[in-house]
Amino acid sequence: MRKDLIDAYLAPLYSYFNGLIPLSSQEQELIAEKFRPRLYRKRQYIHQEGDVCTQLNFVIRGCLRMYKVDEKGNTHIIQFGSENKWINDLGSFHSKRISELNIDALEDTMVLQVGYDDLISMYVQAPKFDRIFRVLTENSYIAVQKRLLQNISSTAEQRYHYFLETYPELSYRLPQTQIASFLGITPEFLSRLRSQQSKKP
Amino acid sequence: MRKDLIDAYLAPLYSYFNGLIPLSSQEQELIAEKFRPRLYRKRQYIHQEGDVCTQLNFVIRGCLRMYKVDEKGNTHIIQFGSENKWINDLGSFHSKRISELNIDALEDTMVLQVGYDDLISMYVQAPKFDRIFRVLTENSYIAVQKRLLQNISSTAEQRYHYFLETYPELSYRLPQTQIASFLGITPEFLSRLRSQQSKKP
DNA sequence: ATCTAGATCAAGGGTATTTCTTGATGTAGT
DNA sequence: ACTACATCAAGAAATACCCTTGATCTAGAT
Repeated sequence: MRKDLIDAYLAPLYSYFNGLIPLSSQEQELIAEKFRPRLYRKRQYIHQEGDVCTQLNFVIRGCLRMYKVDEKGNTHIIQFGSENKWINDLGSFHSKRISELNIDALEDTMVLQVGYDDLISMYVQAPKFDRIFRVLTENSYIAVQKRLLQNISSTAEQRYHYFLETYPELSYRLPQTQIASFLGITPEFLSRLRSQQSKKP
Repeated sequence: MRKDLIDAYLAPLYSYFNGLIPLSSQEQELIAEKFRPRLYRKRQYIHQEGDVCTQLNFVIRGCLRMYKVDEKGNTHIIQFGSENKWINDLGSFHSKRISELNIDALEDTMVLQVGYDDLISMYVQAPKFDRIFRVLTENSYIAVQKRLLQNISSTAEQRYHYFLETYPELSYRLPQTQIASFLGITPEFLSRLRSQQSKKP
């Protein structure tokens, strides 16, 4: 891939990091060295259950989903990852254990990826990344906890409204099937929620 | 995957090899041990430029294409791989260098794959495979040379006719866009060739 | 100069695939 | 028995993909 193209893909990651903690130019270079852009096509797996998750993914454009398939074959979406979002199976990544989650692409999606060893060497070469990734993980943790809380304490309708407020953009961009799977309901039931919705606002 | 299913996938490869040089049952077992079936869905990458090609692909059913994307973003198809065909970036596979070619699926496609180390160990355990893969490579070489010759010496119309004769089955199975890209012309021009065609047979 | 082989751009139509909706019916918990 | 949801089936609607055609352009051969 051409160097200028790679730079174009890196720009969003630079500004993402700079938004957290300003980076020196050496640190930016380190990023350029360790992260690799990669295109995944709609439906393509980024990561499959049964494999160890060996890289972190930052989405440049497009949209991914992380999900688990249960014994009945139903898929439960844990998280979407669209522009400027991270989407990783941290459990598998850090424990180096086999993952039970899948990540695949809902649209053609460009991601930046770092492998485990490269990440470690970034920590060694520039400890600022320790702090950055600590913050990232904290944020992810908080988001997951919020979602947990919601799931155990709200009705499908409430969850749907929360989804609309939190991810307004995804709500018109993704198929309803995917949103239903994220909310933990059937597409049919979501369709009914929506039609009730439009009748009495 | 269930054992009987795997056997069903292996059968075409056995007969392919047997058609070249009869195999002993130990040799068949070796194949069963080293080759792995894998399903790719339409549009999925089997291999992407920028990666090292680490496995050889034998198509059981479906169709793949190997192509290069030029600086302008145009894709040039080098080869199709349908049932009982091999489709590999041998350059990258043997040199272990980064590949500039892509392989992706034009239809949902089942392939059998061997990794580099497994192939080597097949050569060691059963030297007959040296001969088999020598023959395979010779055949591929000859086919590529033929295609080269054609490309530098024929008009688009001649190439199209040759394509029709050589791959009659692909000609109605694949979209015209893909055939055009294989012939090195635009889909529009191919469309015109075809309509002239049907006017004066 | 102009003829040929082919490209590019824009628009229209067709068809297949995906997605959404609706009706009918079922079920577990309060 | 009422609420909040699931399941199954079947159409309808929306997209995406593919093909064709017309108009205009270009480079090389004659």
